[in-house]
Amino acid sequence: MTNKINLNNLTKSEEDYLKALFQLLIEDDSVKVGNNQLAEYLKVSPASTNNMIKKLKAKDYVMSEKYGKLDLTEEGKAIAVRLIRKHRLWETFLYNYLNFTWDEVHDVAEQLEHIKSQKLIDELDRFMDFPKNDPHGEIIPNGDGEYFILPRITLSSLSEGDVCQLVAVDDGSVNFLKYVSKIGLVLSSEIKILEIREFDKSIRIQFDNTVETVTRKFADNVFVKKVV
Amino acid sequence: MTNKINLNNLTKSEEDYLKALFQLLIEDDSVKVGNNQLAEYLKVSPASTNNMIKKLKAKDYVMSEKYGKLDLTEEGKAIAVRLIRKHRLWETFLYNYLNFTWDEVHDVAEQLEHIKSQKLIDELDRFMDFPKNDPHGEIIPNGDGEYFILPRITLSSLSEGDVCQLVAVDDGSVNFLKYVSKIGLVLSSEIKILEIREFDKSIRIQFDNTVETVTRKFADNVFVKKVV
DNA sequence: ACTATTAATTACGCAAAACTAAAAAAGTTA
DNA sequence: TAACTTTTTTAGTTTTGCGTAATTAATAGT
Repeated sequence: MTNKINLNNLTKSEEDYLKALFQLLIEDDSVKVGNNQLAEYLKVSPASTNNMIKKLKAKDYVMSEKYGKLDLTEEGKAIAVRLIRKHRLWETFLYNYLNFTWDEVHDVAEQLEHIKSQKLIDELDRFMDFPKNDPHGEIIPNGDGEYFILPRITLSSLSEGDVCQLVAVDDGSVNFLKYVSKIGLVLSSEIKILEIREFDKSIRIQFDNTVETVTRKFADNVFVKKVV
Repeated sequence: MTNKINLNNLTKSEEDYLKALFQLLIEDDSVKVGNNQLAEYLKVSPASTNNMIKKLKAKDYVMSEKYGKLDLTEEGKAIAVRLIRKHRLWETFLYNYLNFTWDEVHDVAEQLEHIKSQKLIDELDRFMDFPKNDPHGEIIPNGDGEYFILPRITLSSLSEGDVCQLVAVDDGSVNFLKYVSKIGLVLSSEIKILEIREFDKSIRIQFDNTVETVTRKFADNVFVKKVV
């Protein structure tokens, strides 16, 4: 039990890079992550990324061979997971206690996740009675740094007649989240696939007493579990 | 009503300087604040301070003539008061909801006060039902940026036989706060001055069922209102 | 296998915010 | 008033994180 993780002492920037790399790595296991993807994801130049990766390699949070693809060390992963935990706990707090809407929580949580205080996050977790999911349905990593990924099916992968329940939405776009709220979808909504139009892959769905037509792109960002 | 304050767009550093200058200016109206005092207060070099003051003057938050003393513009003051409001609201939250102790709240609030979100602070205020005082007894400025200063008397200014009630403590030192807690003093404690020892100005006080001897320096940091 | 393209890297420069050391102005005192 | 002290300011560096432009390595296409 030697590894007391090198708690903190990271700059905001270093944290951002580690978290981003983690997100890219888990997004699709099979696809390798290179300097350029990371740069594009963070909206900085490849040179900046290269620089930062060099630093993170020196600190043993990132592994990669010269001109090779990127990977995180165990410690790098642990830091990223702790950041995601903080982010999702703050989102939950903002949503459940401070009247923030689905689409407002992300930006503020992005700031709050960099606050350095172990006690703060432990107590926030306790205060909210150890929530399991954030407002978008994502699982909140526990204090031991365990990161669970549920195998996910998108609304777009279902067939006509299927019935499903909304378990999570991608939180990448504010406009998407606003749209989801606007039509009245919430977590746990039961959704029936009425029709899939071959022409443009748009989908007619029914939930509560509403019928809506959504695009394929929209349905790709909606995660569900099948009911029927 | 033209002045919609230039909300935010300040770096953490700029905010720190404005807040520090404000604190120094209100600490003692009569004493002028110079470059060196500000530098010492912030524990940076006079050159750094001079640099930053130059920048803040260009942005019209600070006024001063070359080789002259420092002052804040109305806008500079407004920003400082908003920071103090945020700081004290966060301290209150940490203390009342997250089991932080008196001496633990300051450092974390120091980070949290720089989070940029008007809604966050408004909602936090509402969530706590618009608290009037922070855990150290300090008045929390309201959303309109009004800053109230109560005329204060220190424990050290009283005479033998006086009875008073603790209204606030200086939150500048963690060790001091720990000490206050340790001997059992809390806000509203009723304190009786038993004896003032001329030799070293130390003071024997009684509160609850405790008798303690405290130094002059200690008593300077304890703010009270007289009861008898 | 040779060229074209893409990706990674290096070599600069810039801005913010800190520093040290030295110069200049202001204030104090004999 | 001259000399000394204190305070403010300037000058020159350092660190961190970003940028552009040019270079080098890896990958693909024919």
